[in-house]
Amino acid sequence: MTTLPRNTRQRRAVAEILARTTEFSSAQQIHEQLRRHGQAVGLSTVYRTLQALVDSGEIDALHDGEEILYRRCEVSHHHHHLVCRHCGAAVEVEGPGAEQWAACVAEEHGYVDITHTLEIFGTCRDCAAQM
Amino acid sequence: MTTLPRNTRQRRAVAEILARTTEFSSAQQIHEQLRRHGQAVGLSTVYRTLQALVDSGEIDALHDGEEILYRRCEVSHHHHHLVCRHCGAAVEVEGPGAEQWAACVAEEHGYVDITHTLEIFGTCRDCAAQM
DNA sequence: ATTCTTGCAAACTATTTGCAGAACA
DNA sequence: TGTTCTGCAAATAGTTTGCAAGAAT
Repeated sequence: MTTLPRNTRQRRAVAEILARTTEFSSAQQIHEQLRRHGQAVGLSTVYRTLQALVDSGEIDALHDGEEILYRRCEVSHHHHHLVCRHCGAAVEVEGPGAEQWAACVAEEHGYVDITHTLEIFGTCRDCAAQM
Repeated sequence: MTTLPRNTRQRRAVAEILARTTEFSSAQQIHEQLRRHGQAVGLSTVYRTLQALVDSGEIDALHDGEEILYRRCEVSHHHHHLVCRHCGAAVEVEGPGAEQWAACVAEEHGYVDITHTLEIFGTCRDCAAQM
């Protein structure tokens, strides 16, 4: 049997922050937010908690080249993102045919056990305005 | 006037390795290859050279989550890859409509200055065979 | 002769891990 | 009470950088 995670103050605090935000944030940013909200949590605990949430499918993670960004998404099924590289604001988008296309290309070349990454980075309206 | 890079033994050696290989390789792997070919080059020089080659558009780079992988591609225009996560063997593929789709989605949401990542990872035939 | 390049060692960044003490069930 | 969780400090891993010595033009 799989053991359920314990209901700790730290886990609740991290979940709370993720619930409040619609933007992709790094573990360090979340750690900082927690401090500001008077809910300090050790950085390693933040990393461990985020990893657990990703594993259980409760949040999405993506690499932006520098670091890993996390966010709680609306939809639970597979999707992609249009992310602001300045503030992390994100829009969930469907990759029309992207999955089939990837599977098709892979099969054509004899590749198996496929995964794919498809993210769009840009500057959102608000960030563009203040520049 | 932009200064051309100097023609050094190290730069030639790195270019040589990249010319020989069709697989995506990490800076450390290339550094190791150089040693094995009796053409030792400092690791930082390898990093600097690869970065310069990426900047000049002579080679492609991609993140695989762990590290940055480099390779000299056939075509010079924008394209995507189907990469073996075990050996780095890669196939260059066109993302049919992917660019327009990305641009369209971005515009629709007011995002500007767009870039996108689209890579497919899998296990190539050869690697799958020996498992 | 001048300027760019190299290589080493040290610095950095993001992330992970060992372990002893604290907290949950 | 027994097991999981936390937090600190230290360890990792990949990559970058300062700087003095070496090489290219």
